[in-house]
Amino acid sequence: MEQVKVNFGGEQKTFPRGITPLEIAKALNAKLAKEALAAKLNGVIVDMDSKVYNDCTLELITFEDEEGKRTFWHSTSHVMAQAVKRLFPDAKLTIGPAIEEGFYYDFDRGESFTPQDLEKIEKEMEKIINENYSFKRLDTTREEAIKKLMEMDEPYKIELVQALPENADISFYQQGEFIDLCAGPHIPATGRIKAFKLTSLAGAYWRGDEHNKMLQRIYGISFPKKSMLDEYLTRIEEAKKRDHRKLGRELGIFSMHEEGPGFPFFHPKGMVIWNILTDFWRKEHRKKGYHEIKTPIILSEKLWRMSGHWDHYKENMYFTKIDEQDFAVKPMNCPGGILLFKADVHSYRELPLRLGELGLVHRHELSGVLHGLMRVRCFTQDDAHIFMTTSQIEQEIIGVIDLVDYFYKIFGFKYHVELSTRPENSMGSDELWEKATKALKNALDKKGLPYKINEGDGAFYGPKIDFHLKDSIGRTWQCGTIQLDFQMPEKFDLTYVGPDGEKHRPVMIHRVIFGSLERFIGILIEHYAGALPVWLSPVQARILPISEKHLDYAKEVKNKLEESDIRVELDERNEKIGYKIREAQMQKIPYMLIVGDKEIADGNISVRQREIGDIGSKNIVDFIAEVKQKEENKQ
RNA sequence: GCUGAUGUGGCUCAGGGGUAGAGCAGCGCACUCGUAAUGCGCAGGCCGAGGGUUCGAAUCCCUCCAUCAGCUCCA
Repeated sequence: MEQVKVNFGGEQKTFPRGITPLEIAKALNAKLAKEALAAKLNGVIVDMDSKVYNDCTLELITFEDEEGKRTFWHSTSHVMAQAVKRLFPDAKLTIGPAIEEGFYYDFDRGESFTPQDLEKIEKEMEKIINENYSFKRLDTTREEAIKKLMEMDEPYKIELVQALPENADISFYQQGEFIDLCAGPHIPATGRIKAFKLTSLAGAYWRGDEHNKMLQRIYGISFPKKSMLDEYLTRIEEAKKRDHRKLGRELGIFSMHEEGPGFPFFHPKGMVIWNILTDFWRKEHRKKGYHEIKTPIILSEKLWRMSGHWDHYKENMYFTKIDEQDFAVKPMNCPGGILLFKADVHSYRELPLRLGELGLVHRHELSGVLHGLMRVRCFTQDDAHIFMTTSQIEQEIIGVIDLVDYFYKIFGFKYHVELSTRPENSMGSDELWEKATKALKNALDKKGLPYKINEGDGAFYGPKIDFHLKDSIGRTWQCGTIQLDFQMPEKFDLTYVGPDGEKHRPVMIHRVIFGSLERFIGILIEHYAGALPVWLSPVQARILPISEKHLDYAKEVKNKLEESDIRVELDERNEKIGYKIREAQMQKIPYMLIVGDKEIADGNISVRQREIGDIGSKNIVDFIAEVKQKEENKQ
């Protein structure tokens, strides 16, 4: 019998040709054989019952591996589809992939699923899992696939086959009576799914295009162990507690009102955070050679026609009339900044000219996308426009990349970068777009930053580099962005005088670091679960007198701290100390200062730290120094 | 905007055709207290808005609005 050499975990063994990874796994390690969900042959992921015909390196994939999870979830989506087909035979199959956490399957059905349907589907899935069908791969040709799908009456699947490239391998997978077009791989059998839950129900457009039919999407998650599902559900519960909308209300940071959908109200404590961020921003930008400007919120419609916003951004804008003339509320700060630039003649010696603006913009966002502070209809961008010569492009982009990195590191944010290229509805020549996109790419490559390319996602006037941050449940939000623009300088005929005494055309960068102050504060709240570090805390310390007798001393302490610009509150309420501590703790105040007879006697304060608890008594001067030290270090 | 769900005091939620309920928060009184909730009392709601059905609607129906999840779209 012919043999194949299999390299596994650094050891080489021989097996009969045509053996399956599952058989190899059983021969090598019974435990691993039980856990393995799929295999990799020379780096290519395959089913456990695929055949090994050639010498190869074998890896076994378990739920611990990213690919293992995806395979597991993808297989669960097939189980769900099988259950749906049993219960609702008229539902048409579309796609059912694994996602970052779990899976979904989209169905086309006359009516939508109800939460009761979900329960029924879960029950049916339970049955399918207990029936422990194995997943079988069936390779086929394009013609046969289409024929089969026509028999099955699955029009969406036919569309998918037709969209596959000429030379693509086409396969079906079958478990029990259920067959689905699928590239695989799949887990060995349905019985491997020990725990699952259908988590939500939503509409989704076919192929993600809003012009297409809306399908019914069911989301779910599954695990090879029951305990893992419980852990997952607990984690989701915990994450919900970090929701900035909940914390924002509880901590008195902001509120939203029905009277102003998408227009956040910042409360005093929210404004403290806001002002700390903007103070910090101003200081750092001064250091980096930025000048601050301010431009109006409402400007003539003519300006917006000239800038291209009228043609490319009108849907998102608000309009108004002043003295019979048409005006628009600004959705971006650039045209204002450009007018300001044009107010003077500029020499090449001034370039790069970096003009920063904390600009309030209004954008009409679709009602369904509003989300706390993360997606609003008016927000303050920490904007800046850099006017420069062509030769300064790269260094300026790198400068901004560094500034973003510097800022985000201070908050301990991990971010990922995306490069967005020319969108469909955009202006300018291909040549300039090409040039601009290349400049951004070069800068990223030079910095060695990994990035994902987002085709067609750029601004209408130029390509952009986006910096994305995650919220508490892992949704990512675009915060920083750097956009390179050759169009606006052209449209507005911007010039500077070169060393040759002639007029030249500058290039512009539009950029934000925080992105929007609103969104950034939302991210901050979720990142710290509301327990902001001392330098950002609206209230850094709260004084808690043991009883009313100690109020005078408490006030004395308060005055001293206030003299040192420490943000301090005094809890004058006639309550027990435990009660006051609990409240301060829930308000996530970093320091609780307890004063009673003892403290009065030795002129000290007892310090309780939010994270640690009672850390004993301290004199006031030392305490002030500690807070100042933390502020200094942005802790 | 689309699909689905939800909307009851400041907050969290119960009630589900026959005159609105709890806990927390608030206010008052007592207690004067040592590291995460002292006790008692009081007040607070056109049950998201507008129509309809009904002798009677928070409850059933319709239309809007807002919120939540997702889709699409974007800082």
